Amino acid sequence: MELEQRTRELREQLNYHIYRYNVLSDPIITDAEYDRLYHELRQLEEEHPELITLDSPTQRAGSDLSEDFPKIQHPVSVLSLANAFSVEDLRSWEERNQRLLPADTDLDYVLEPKLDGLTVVITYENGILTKAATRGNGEVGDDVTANIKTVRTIPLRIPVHRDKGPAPERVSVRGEVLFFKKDFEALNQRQEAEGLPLYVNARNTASGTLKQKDSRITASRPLSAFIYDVLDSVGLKLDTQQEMLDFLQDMGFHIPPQSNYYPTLSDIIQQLPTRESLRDSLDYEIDGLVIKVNNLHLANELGVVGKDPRGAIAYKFPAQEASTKLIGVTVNIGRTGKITPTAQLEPVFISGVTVVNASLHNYDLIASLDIRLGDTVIVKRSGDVIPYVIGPVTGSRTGSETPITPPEFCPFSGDPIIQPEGAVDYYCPNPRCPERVFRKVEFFVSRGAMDIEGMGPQTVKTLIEKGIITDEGDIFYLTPEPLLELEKFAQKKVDNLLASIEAAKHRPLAQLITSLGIDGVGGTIAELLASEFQSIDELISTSEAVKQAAVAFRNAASPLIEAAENPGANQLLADTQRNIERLRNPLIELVPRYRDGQEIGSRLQRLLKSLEAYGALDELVAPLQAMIRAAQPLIRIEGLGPILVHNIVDWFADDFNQGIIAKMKQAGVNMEAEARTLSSNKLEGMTFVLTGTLPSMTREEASALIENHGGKVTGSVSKKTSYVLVGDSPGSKATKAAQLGVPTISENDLKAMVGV
DNA sequence: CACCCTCGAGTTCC
DNA sequence: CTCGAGGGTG
Repeated sequence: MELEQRTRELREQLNYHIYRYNVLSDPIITDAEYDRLYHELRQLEEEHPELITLDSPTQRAGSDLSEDFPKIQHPVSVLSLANAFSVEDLRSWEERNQRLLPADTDLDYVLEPKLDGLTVVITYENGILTKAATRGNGEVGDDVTANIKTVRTIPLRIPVHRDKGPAPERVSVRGEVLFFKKDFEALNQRQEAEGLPLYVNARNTASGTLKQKDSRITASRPLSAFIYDVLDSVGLKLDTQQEMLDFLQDMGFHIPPQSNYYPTLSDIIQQLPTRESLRDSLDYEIDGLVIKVNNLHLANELGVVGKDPRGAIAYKFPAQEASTKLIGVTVNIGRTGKITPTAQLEPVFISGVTVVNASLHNYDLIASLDIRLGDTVIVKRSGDVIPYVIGPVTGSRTGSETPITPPEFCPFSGDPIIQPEGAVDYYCPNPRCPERVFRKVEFFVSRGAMDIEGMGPQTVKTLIEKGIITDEGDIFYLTPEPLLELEKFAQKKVDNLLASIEAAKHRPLAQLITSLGIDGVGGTIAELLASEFQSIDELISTSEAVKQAAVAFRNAASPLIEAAENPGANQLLADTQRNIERLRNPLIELVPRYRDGQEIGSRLQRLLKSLEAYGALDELVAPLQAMIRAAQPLIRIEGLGPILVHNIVDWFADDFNQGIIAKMKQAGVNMEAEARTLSSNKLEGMTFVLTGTLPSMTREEASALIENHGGKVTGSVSKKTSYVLVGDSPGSKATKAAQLGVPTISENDLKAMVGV
């Protein structure tokens, strides 16, 4: 029958996984999945005791023994815990306990985090750490004394503070060895720096670390430990769980944070949601909570079922990690052309949802984790909801897995994929790539951009596919007729959409700039541009001028470039080869050196010097200066560096983009900066520079205040600067102000000037 | 040149 | 939310 079949399956699976875990140290499923299988078997067996067989994993305690270590006999059995997966499970646990105890016995509890680490038993004799062992099979464990002694949070002698003593004659404590999240990350950074494979799972790594033969390796890794239980002792009397924790803390052990007393189970149940929501903010991994009967005598009276004491139970959180198969990798192209690989997974249920897709971030990461197509991979879904692949389970490889490489050609436009010099990511270089165009329009209408409601990705896709629009400019020419033809578009929906488009014509200039999707220009940079330029037209004319000046400069430099490329180029030219490269894209290389007035930066000086040696200086200086002058409106903006200036100029000087702008302008889309209503013009004609942290306002607020009164805020001090507003721990600008004799003022001075 | 900070871009599921 | 890149500063 079916049930019998299922229990057999579960038994076989579990036994195999136990073998993988304990003998091979190479588990192919996560602990959480193991727990699920185990729980299912346990439940079936409880309902149908006739199905229990001798080889059932429920009939023995798990074991982490390996052959390579001497063994230590535990003073008493190291028990595990029964699991609860719901509030009902907890309630029935308490009911059963109440039945076993004399009527009207009051039960109170201690709630502790269930740490996701490795159980160890440590024995102290007369206060000195003498033995440490892994849990093993619960009776006998591996002797890891030398390794445990390297864990800094475990005292070698107790009590740590002498006035808390004396230590009992003998005490064996139980605790959990683990990596703090930040330590585990640091360890992985070290691995990466050394070109070694990354560790996927903190718990398995902690286990491997503790079982190192060479304790120097253990010492080099930042393990930590929490101690939460006194297993056995001579010369110590404890009545409650709480006293036990207090005792451990007094002795100088780190006890699990947030281990608290609650008078009733209901109090604990109330805590569960809070505790679960805090899970991701903790510095260490926990996979649930442990609830213990506080009264140790009662707990003892309750006894043990199988290997689980009745006096405590583990409340397990839904799994955040699961393993599944990587069945494919799809290529995603963003509006900038950036390619991101996405994992296609066999559906897997993690913390409440079924996951089929997960980001793989980039191909570098895939390579460093050595993820291959067909691999069993571990997928994690943290509190932030977004699932990602944390690594492959190399133990379950069959050999048929294939490496994952970036595509050679864009799957949407067929263009060869490029990887810019030194970049991690790959790109489709074609701005007219259909996927990129779609993504661009999708971005254009999205919230934060032009915010056109009723135009989701699917609608955008359909409109483009039907040829109703070809770029974002066409949106403003939409008419009801073709829309009504579309599926699921009735009069009402069309009306709403058109109204929303109409509203989008009146967005502030900054929002329009953001929507254009210029590489590197988001909301913040768009604000900067909008406050410096009165309109899109000004941006275009500046960009055109810069572009022309840059072309003129390159033309002037081209004889030099050609000469340098000539195989017969002389030595002098070869020396200036690198500088010649800079001539190709003068904007990126030279422009930012000019922000502080007319001074020539050192890099430029070097270039000019080498050009002078070649006798080419004269004809280059004028075009260079012309270019700098043309670009001034952009480069004087603090926050814009060479790359952004380049991106902005390129975008606005582009014919195609200008076409889109023209289309939108024609349709009545706002292209002007909103007339700012000034509070006063007390600061008219003055230029301010801010430096340091102001006592009561942010830099933005101060800037706004200045601009509201007709003043200007710039990024750098020059002779033209009227005042330098100096806050706390000012930078070099204060010094510069002193050098140039520019007066400095405080926030209060400013407030006085505008009369606030 | 190395470091720190901020901004932008991309991402999943319901 | 996370990562990478750009910009600024010491």
